[in-house]
Amino acid sequence: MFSQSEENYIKTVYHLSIDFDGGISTNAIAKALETKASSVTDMVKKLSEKEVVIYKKYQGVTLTDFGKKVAASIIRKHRLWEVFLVDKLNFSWDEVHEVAEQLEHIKSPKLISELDAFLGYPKQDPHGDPIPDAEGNIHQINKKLLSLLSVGEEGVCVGVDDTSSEFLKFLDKQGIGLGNRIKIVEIEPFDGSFVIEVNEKVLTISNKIASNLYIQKR
Amino acid sequence: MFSQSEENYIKTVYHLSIDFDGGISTNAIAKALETKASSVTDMVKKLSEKEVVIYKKYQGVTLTDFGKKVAASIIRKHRLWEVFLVDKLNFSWDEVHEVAEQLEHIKSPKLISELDAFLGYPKQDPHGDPIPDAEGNIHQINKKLLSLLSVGEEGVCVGVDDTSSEFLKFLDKQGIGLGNRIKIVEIEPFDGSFVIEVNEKVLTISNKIASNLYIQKR
DNA sequence: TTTAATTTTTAGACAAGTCTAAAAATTAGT
DNA sequence: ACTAATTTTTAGACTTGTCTAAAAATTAAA
Ligand SMILES: [Mn+2]
Ligand SMILES: [Mn+2]
Ligand SMILES: [Mn+2]
Ligand SMILES: [Mn+2]
Repeated sequence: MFSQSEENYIKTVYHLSIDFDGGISTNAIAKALETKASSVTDMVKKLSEKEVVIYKKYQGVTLTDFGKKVAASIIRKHRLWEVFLVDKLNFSWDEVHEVAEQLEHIKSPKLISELDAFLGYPKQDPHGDPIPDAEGNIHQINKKLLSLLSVGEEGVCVGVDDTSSEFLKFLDKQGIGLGNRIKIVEIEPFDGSFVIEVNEKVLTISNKIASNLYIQKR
Repeated sequence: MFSQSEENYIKTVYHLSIDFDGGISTNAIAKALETKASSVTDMVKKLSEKEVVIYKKYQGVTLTDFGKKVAASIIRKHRLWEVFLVDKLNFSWDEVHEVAEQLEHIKSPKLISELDAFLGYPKQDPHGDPIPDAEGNIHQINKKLLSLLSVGEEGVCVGVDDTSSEFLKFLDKQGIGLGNRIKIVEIEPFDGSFVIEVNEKVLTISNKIASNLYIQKR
């Protein structure tokens, strides 16, 4: 149906569309895929032929409903494989992404439905991101960036925004992980850093760290 | 290191080398890969540059020691994935091959060593074929084609030569599977067909079937 | 051993995906 | 509103892997 390269473009447009509404620029796609804008223009024309995106010159691209379904199915595979790697093959959450980038392109409906069942129909991947269902529906859980909470508020860490290996390893080092209960002890007005309590310990994290942690209250 | 296409050529040369010694012809490779001999010539030149095969014009190709190691590692992945699909994901032995053809190209040493451990270090794949170890050594078990046995001989079915879906489904239908004890009751001289006893039942199979079943004696 | 058939290689073309450099369009600055 | 900076597209080229058609080499047949 779609080549590996086409799938990567579709997925990227989907991800970029989440925190920006309106057409996604060829430049933005190029930066995300570490390629050149001219290559993106070519590909985007092809995807528009295939009715995956809507594209008008100089206007950026948006996914069609069909395109969104395709994107969801690729992301579903990516996240199911990430769960497999962590739950069954002893990968840590900072090691799974690049392997999942390869595995997400394997074509076999049976493989994915059986994998889903084998994993016990997980709802989130190792980074707390929702796993689309077989129809492409994505159920976002209710969560807030830690950086938006006030002193005294508390909740459970349910996700990360940045999923880079560096950030995840940093969290491991600090002893912060999904499922941990976190309470805001103090917010430093000068640099916006947070003093939090997690796992019986009190520690200070920069505002940048706080803006990459998702908390679910109550 | 090697592209998907290069890996497919390497694997094919390896497989063709098993039942033929001497250089493998470009035509033979072309037929196996369902491509054209001219394409094979091009690829074989490239692989020879990369020291994977030895190639002299009109002489066919043979794998170097390095090439054999590469082939073994691809086959190792293919067969481990086949075990995974059957043992963990409810695939039947006739469904695994095409998915394994895709999975064998995933690049991640950790993935394969962990998968191997997760599966309990299997020695054979679902078709009875040996799984190369991490160093590329292949331990062939002692087996004989059923068609080479005589009346009265018996043993355990440990493998199949043809792994096509049609043949495997046929065996399922007849109730013949790996691990079954099979005894030669009679051999029909006219057409070489075999009357065998398997699972308390007596049945007749053609010589062609008998030449695709591997038996381990005692 | 000469000719005929077959196999293998070469030459040239094509599709997919990418790149660089230049042109065109848009956006920003004054 | 005009010019300058930036973004986006086009044009042309390159790589990988493939194909067809023709030439060359090998093998088989007479
Ligand atoms: Mn990921
Ligand atoms: Mn993830
Ligand atoms: Mn197979
Ligand atoms: Mn097999």
